[in-house]
Amino acid sequence: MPKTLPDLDVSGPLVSNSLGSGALDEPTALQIALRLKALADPVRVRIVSLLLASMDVRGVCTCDLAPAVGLGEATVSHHLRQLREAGLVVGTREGPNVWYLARPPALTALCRVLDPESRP
Amino acid sequence: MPKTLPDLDVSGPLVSNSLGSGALDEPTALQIALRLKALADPVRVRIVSLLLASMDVRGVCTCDLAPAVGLGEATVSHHLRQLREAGLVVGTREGPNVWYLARPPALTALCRVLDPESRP
DNA sequence: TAGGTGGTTTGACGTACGTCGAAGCGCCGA
DNA sequence: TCGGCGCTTCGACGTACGTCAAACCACCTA
Repeated sequence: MPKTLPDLDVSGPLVSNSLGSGALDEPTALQIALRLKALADPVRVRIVSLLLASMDVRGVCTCDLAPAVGLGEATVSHHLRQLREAGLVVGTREGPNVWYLARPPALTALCRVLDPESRP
Repeated sequence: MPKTLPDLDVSGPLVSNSLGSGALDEPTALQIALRLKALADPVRVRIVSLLLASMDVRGVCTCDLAPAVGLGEATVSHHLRQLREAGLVVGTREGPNVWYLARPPALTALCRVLDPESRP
């Protein structure tokens, strides 16, 4: 019932049973919801999609992402931060650039929890 | 770049490739994001979890859900509306009560799109 | 027809969020 | 040491969101 969600570190691996295997307690639901929230924006969905689809193993930098989604670099940097803090993306500085890569295991873990068909 | 998201009907089945199979176009990303947003709240995660875990085939009514999540009926009704509009839940009126059921296929479809390991 | 119970809608309040421009920082090459 | 480029942070703006109380509606029973 906190209308202001506690700010928690959700960058680590998500540990939870599937949604279907018994009612979730509040903290666990929060863990899941915070990660979903990080992805619940069309721009961020596109960014992750772009990162996953990128052929470049280094990753993609902000300055390439910005025009790809049609937004300013400041805004894209903001979105990347959300994704990073949810563990869905990693950025590594190399010289003047920061290369971003998606973290498929984080996505997969989230799905494992969401999918009622997944049996642990 | 509309800061105000268009309100779209996302109650139908989600049709999209996996996030990993090529960069998503804007409308598709919006479709995905809207459904994620419907679930990106700790209370709604718990509600879906409760519905999935419920043994009762009829479903669960608002008046039972409200105390279970520690909120008023009005608020729970609001959350159920979001979930219903995203196709994640269905409610059927039976006499004075409305029985809510989760829709596992909707969750599974969302996962199929999210999971980079899922191959279409 | 009147009353009651379960649900939803409405209106209001405070907070969070997405966006931008501008300012600030990190790292490089003259 | 100085520009300059890439990226992030800051401040501000408008909008959306979660919550509640109160009003309203649907259905049942008497």
